[in-house]
Amino acid sequence: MTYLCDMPRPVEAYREDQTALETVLGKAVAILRSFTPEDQILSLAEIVRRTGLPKGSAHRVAGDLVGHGLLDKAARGYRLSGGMFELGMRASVERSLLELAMPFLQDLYERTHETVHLGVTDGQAVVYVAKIGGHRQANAPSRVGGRMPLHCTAIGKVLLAHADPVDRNTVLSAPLQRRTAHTIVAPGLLRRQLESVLDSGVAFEREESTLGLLCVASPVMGLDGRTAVAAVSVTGPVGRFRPELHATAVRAAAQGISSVIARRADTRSPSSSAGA
Amino acid sequence: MTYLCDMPRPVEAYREDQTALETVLGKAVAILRSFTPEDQILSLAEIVRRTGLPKGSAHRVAGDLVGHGLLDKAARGYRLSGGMFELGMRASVERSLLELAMPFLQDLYERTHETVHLGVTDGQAVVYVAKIGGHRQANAPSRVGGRMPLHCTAIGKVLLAHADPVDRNTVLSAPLQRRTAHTIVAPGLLRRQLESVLDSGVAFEREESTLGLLCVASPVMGLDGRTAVAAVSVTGPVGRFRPELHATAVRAAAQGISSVIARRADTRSPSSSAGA
DNA sequence: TCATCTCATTCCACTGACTGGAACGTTTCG
DNA sequence: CGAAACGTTCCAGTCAGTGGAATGAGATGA
Repeated sequence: MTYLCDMPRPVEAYREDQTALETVLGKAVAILRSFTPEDQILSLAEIVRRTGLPKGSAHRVAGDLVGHGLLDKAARGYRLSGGMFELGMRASVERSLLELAMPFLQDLYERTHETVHLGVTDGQAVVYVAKIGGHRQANAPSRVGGRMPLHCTAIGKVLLAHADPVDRNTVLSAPLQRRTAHTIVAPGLLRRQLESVLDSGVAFEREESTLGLLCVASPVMGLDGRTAVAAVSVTGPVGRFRPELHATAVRAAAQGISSVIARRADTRSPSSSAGA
Repeated sequence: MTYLCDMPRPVEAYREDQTALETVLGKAVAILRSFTPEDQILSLAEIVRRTGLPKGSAHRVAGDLVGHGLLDKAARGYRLSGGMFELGMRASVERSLLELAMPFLQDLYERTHETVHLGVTDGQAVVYVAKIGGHRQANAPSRVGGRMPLHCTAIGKVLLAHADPVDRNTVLSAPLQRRTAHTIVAPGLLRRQLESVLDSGVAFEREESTLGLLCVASPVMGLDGRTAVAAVSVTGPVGRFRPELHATAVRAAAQGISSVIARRADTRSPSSSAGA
């Protein structure tokens, strides 16, 4: 019930819905993936509902996962464990990106005192790698590890503008989901915006994903200097917040991160995009 | 070769070394766990060496993990994928703790401009959940998702002081590993320190885990007000950094987080400690 | 240039780990 | 107090998974 949210279900991105529910591993991954960023605890019944696994199997595999320390057994069900968190933090790309970027994000926050995001592309969505903000930031629905569509967020537009043309066209030719009255759903308009992003080095978003929120973003370039490996953004509420005024600061932060990446050429930026 | 570090290998904590390498799931988890925070890319041969799996099996399971999006196949081997990062970030306890704590950590950083940590206990080690700092913080060896022993870090001492007596005694009765010349290896001395931590609400560390580093930490209390669910710390270099001067700020940040936790009593803080 | 490593990948016949439906307790709720 | 939903246990069949061996692909060195 409560997991119905308007963000794209991650499950859809991976096409393993039915692909491999017949192997142990497939079942295990399906169970792990049945947790959304909104969930704290999932009952066995809920897991069964979401994954479509037979009750018996779900029970057994979930139990095994607990045994392996990837799931915790709570009073009313299961939840992703600290061990899972630990493993996730060892994902090399995200972790090293985060470590390199953190000081710059920090600076950016201090300069603006608005919510700062760092995001990367995965499939056809933004995945947030970091989010820092003060006490007054209850509004933004983004969560670290959460997803948002590419076409209606500043970070997404930046990444899309610098993406491989094939991937960009894939997004532009599919129907652009409307999220608010301000969401850009006309491919032509969006394409023109993306072109100007390449010139200016920043993208804006004005209540296109969430009412009341404005955003500026700028790309973090990879080693080749062509493709963006990530993007930095500053978000604030309609009213006091003027995104244009922060464009320079955001651009500076993003370029700072880019140059640090360039300086230590061990973090390979793979061009591997979403698998067919 | 390069993965030899003096931090406790997480593998030791879970006793699945040989326990269940015979099930698919066991193999999969073993492969995932064979990545340490230092590793970027692991070759198949290296995975085989660390896990002890037969080459054929390792190859097959690793391939399956790639298919399920938990591993990426890079040029020279495998690495933990962004999907893994995403999953890890959904671990409810760590994630909600992080979200609640972030604004306070932010404040603390702005006030001190020194490296700020947030850590929790897992087994008999500290696991870092957040680390924020500026450009001048290359020294601290800690990493988000990384581990450190309890007895030689400020965060560890705070958590130990507020831990279940049984767990505390387990640590105190085992030999305390020496990490520097300043590491406290005398159980009696450590126990006395822990007692004073309960009074003062802060713990100090002076080059006990890493030479040249000083640290203050304070506990984040759970709903019951007795046990600590996490701890906040500020770290700085010998010389300019005076930990005592930051004790108040650290305590304030930790208490701020504690009170937010208390205010929204949905985040259950389970008393479940490390399983036997 | 060729020999000799090491690593990655493919193959295949055997087998026991995994399967999932059904039956049994337990809790929740009207 | 029934009824419904949930969690747990059980078990015989079988197919997914197994791992040793052979082959291909690269790297190293003399």
